[in-house]
Amino acid sequence: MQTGNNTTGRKRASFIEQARREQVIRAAAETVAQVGYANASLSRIAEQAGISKSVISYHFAGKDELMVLVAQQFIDASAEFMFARVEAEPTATGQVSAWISGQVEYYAAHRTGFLAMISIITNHRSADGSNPFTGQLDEEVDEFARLLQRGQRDGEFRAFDPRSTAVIILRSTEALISAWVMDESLDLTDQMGTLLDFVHHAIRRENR
Amino acid sequence: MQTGNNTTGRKRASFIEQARREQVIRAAAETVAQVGYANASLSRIAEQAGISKSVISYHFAGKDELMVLVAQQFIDASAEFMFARVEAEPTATGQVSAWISGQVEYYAAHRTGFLAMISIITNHRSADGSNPFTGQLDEEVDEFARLLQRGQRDGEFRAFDPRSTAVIILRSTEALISAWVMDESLDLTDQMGTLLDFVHHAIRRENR
Amino acid sequence: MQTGNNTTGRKRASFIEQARREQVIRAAAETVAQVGYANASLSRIAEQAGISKSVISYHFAGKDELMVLVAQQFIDASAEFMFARVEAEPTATGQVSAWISGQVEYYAAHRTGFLAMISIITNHRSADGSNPFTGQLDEEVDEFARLLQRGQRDGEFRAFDPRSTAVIILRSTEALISAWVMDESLDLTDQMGTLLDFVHHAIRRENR
Amino acid sequence: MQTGNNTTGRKRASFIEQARREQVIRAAAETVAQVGYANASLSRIAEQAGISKSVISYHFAGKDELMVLVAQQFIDASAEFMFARVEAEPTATGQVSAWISGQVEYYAAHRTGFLAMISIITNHRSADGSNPFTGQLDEEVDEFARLLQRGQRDGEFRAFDPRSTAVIILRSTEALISAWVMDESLDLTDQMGTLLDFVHHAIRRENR
DNA sequence: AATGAATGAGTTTTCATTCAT
DNA sequence: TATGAATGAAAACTCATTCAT
Repeated sequence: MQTGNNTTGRKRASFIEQARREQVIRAAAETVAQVGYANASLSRIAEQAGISKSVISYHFAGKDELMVLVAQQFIDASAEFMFARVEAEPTATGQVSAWISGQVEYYAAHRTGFLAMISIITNHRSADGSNPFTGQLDEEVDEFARLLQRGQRDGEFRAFDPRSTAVIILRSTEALISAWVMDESLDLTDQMGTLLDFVHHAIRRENR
Repeated sequence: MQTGNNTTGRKRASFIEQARREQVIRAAAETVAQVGYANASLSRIAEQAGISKSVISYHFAGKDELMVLVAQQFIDASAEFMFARVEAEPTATGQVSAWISGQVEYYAAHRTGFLAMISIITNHRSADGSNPFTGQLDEEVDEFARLLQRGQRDGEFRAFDPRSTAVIILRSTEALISAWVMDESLDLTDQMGTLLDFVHHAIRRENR
Repeated sequence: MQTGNNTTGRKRASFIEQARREQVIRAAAETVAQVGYANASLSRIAEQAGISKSVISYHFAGKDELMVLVAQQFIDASAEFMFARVEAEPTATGQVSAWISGQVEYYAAHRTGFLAMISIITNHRSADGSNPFTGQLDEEVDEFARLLQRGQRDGEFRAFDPRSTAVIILRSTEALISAWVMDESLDLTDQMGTLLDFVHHAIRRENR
Repeated sequence: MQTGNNTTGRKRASFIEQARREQVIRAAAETVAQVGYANASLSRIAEQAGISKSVISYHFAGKDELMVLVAQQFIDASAEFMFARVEAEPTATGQVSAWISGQVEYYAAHRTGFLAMISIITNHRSADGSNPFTGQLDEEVDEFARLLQRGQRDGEFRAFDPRSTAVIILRSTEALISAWVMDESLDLTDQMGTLLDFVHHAIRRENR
């Protein structure tokens, strides 16, 4: 794979090439989930995938590209899943529930990817020392804040600061999954019920 | 001082010894906060402290001990600060507010330590691959859950699952600080007001 | 075409085969001229040629053969050009001028090839660690020394050691081109005039 | 060696530190002289010095610094030796001879260093792809050109372009040593005599 | 005739730790 | 008590080459 192994604008990636890339991405996610970002070396990832170290270098520009890809693919897939649910709901109240439950269900169904994504998002730095995901996370918060605002405008939600509330709700959702992920004996359905209940009590108009 | 430089059970640690250890711990916290757990090498920490690398190895059993100590000291100090506030409150409602605001205020006043603590807690693994902080975090949640239960028993809070609610509230608090820490232009007092408002709306008895 | 792709003794090398080989040789020369012998990897050469890396391995026994060929082709071509000029001159004096000016003009007209040749000649080692070009360079010097001797015999040149003088003149010529190649703002015609003048003053009989 | 291992501005380099650096520099020169710039890896240099690879990284910022140092030290030492001789001569004619013979003698007495220096100067590239020695080489040529000009002004030398003549003479000197270095059976004193004779015939005033 | 894929050997560099002083 | 020096292990990455297709 000499040319064009950049993420965007790939044309004519062979089937085998695509399969290998996905195999490596999967192995990388598993490794990061297992041993943490700091200990996820290319050696370990290669071992996890059952391939030689240099195969990774062959298919990816570098560790950087690989890590970003692992996180990005998961973020994109989970967003797609979640937005489909959100759009199906007519009211802001319903959309908030759909957002949270969509997120939770997708995360729960993809434990490894979720763990890897969290680890990468919080630890990865670009060559210049900056975090390449901050922009996206901000956008996610903005989007959710807009949803809350809509609910306020429509009289479904009470008055509160939409942006900091968005931060609170979204991080709470992640926190709940993190708790479950560490201790799978917890009943996730119950947990999510509690969260939805909690959130709706917090934001709905008082005199409903 | 080659042996027995463990944290607990130290007797007769000389003044100079203690001073050096604290200097190193401070430098380690600053380094982790700046470059992240994965990039915080002993070299960088020594450079930050303006001392030689081997000083660290001399005063600490290893990098492991140092990292754990950085996080532990911060956790202990913030807990002490916060519990003092909580104990001063008579009602569960007041204690919840005190817990949250105590946490927020301490974190906000110790930005570097907070960043380092979060980074270490989420990334550090013992030699056996386990996370040495899970136990403590669980205890913290349990303690807060007991507080919530007390509030339910006393009729201040409505019915909900105390433990998952505790997770939600505690992680929300951390999330709020994380957001502020990344963007110090936010008005922290406002943010905290929103959080307290949010939480109390979520847990208080309906017909108060 | 896995076997027998050595330079000499090829029979029935297809047209397409020959074209590919020359394309690769050109790309190799360009790469060496640009980034230097030490940094001229097959990857870079393939990239320069716009072909896949393995094409090179297919058409050449190895990097070794390719590098030798790049230099050899240039040496042969420049020698051919130069000797044609030399043979046209009747006197030793004229032949010395023709040799130098022929060399200079050919080098100047083939900047890339010249740079690559110099880089390869001075850096390339065979598998046994020896330099495969020393013999040829010696022969070149010998040939030029014979020309100088002829001039001495014919009374055109004064007495001096022909071989060391040959070394001096030939390397001076290369040095002049090297200087021009690094700084193309220099007036090459002027420079060459200086060199010819210099050489002839140095070797002609005193009482001419 | 944590801090201050930059080339310039070193203060208080310990004796052992300085000794190690010189040992490594010597080993690096030997290695480059033996196997050529392109094959002189840190592994080979360490092997040559009989030390572990990481000792080099400990004492030098990187391969780059080491290579530059090897060449620079040799250039500085040879220049010092040569200039002392040149300054002792009253006439331009004498200074030209002193320059050439000084150079030749120093190079001949330090064969390894000379070979390494030539190899590094012609091959080494800085991180940005530029050659860090071109400036110095230019200055050397300028300095020699000024000497030639002085000789012209004083009526010792005939008219010619000083700068291109300087290039010719200086590179001829190097070429002569290169030839001797490859074949030590040559009589260097004879060779040098030829060169001096050659040069003086080329530049002196006609009607002396 | 061509090449995508793979790989082991090798590159430079950083790491945490040990040890003599 | 402190540290300069040393080092083996491991890091990310590049290399020339092989091979199945």
